[in-house]
Amino acid sequence: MSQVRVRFAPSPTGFFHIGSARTALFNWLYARHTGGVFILRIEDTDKERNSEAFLNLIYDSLSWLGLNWDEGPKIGASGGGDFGPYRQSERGAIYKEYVGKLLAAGRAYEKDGAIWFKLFGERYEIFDEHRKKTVMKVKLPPVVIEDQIRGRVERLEDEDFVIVRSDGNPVFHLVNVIDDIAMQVTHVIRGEDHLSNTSKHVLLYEGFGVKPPIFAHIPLILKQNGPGKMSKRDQGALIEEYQKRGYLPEALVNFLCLLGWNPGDDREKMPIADIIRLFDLPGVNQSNARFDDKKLAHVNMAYLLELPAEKFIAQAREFFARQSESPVTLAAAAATAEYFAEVMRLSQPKIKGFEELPAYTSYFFTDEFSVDAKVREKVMAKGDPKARLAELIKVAQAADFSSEAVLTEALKKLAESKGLGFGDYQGVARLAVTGTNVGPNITGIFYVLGRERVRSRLEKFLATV
RNA sequence: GUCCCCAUCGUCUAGCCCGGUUAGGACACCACCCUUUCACGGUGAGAACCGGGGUUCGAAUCCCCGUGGGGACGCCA
Repeated sequence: MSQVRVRFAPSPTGFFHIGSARTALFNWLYARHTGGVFILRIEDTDKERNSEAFLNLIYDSLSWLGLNWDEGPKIGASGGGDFGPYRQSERGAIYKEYVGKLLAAGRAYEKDGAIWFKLFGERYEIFDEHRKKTVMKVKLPPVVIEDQIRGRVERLEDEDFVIVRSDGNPVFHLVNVIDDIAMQVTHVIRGEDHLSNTSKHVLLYEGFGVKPPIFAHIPLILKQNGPGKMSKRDQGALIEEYQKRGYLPEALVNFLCLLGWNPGDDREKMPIADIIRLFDLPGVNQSNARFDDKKLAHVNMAYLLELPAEKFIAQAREFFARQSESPVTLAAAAATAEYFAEVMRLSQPKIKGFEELPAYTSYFFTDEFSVDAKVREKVMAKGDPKARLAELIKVAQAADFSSEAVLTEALKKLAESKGLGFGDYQGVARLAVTGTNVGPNITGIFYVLGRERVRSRLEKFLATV
């Protein structure tokens, strides 16, 4: 058995989006599953639309997702290989050589300054209603594609097609096939949108006298709302965005695996090693999948919950540092490591993603937090909040703030002494100290905030009622 | 318009290949429990085999036709 060689071949003509990421992921998984080679090849033959910024985005996004390539442009820990260069813009000589072979074999010819691939068969002219012109067709049996996911697919390819533009630049179909031959690619795993190109590619392989690789066309990701496939313009489409919003890459990868593939049992959240072990091409679905950000958020939370505290804190700190300046982010940046860690200790079990953090923790970092009017109305309408506040202030003055546990005891004792429950205090205390009705345990908040801030906030609030 | 692919809860899916299940799980939604708010967690509810024909004792499962969805029809990739 020869080694599996797969490639991911993006073109740097736009933002790196979630569909591309999943194609890369499935290629990478297959390489890792089989002990094969994962090649990154940059298809930058479109000089008009290429950009270096988009190219860097491809590198960044793949690296962030943990999809390291064995061969390809050398970036960081990935890259190298004996089949370079891995950017098509640097492979002109190779294409020329291959086109020469086609020309010499009579499989290509020049017309209108371009080079066309020649189909062998009986020729006839016909008027194409849709294109409103007469075209030259060739009588041929349909091309047969044995697809690992779709099964046997037949498609008729009956017109010569351009392989080198009149400006001398080779087109996608040509370079894609040449590179796959030259790089000895064994499996072509790509989106289903390429299925109808595949007949051209198979013909080109034949033209070069080479056996085509194994094809596997994976289903597309459809946009969450509205019709059609996910495109770069759609909400939630960009990998870069998830990175900025603080999603965990391993969560996004796990979620992406579940779009069109499953391990064969009910497991969903699973370590990448297990996914690598179980992933295989026949296990990939045939139908398109709709993107669901709620499920992604759920998976992200599951990963967040089991992230070691030190990592959570470190990543939260980075996340805050990346945010635009605001009273909260500035104060968070200025906070001591100990204080920041304490706030995160309370927050980690509660949030679905880092992006919730600034709003969720604002009152820890600034006294200028906003008070939710609706919550205020609700809390103030119940019982005797004024009296409760006065009692809380007394406790805040006298209580031992040295631990969360003793504070909990103190508040319980207070409630008991008045014949009330803990709940009669926590709501109003939370409102006064945080301005909201959501958050960590109230005594945890007291402890982290410290006596002075708790007392002053309680007093300040009491003065407004 | 032509060609190609696809079709199970709102969504992701198991089951299909090798016909016989109370059609299973997860997300979301709802209710209840836990509880110090909010989450988490637990329990439960509602929710699907696109339609029509075949084949068969029996069809989600096999076949055909519709319909619906998706993709491709560039000297873009």
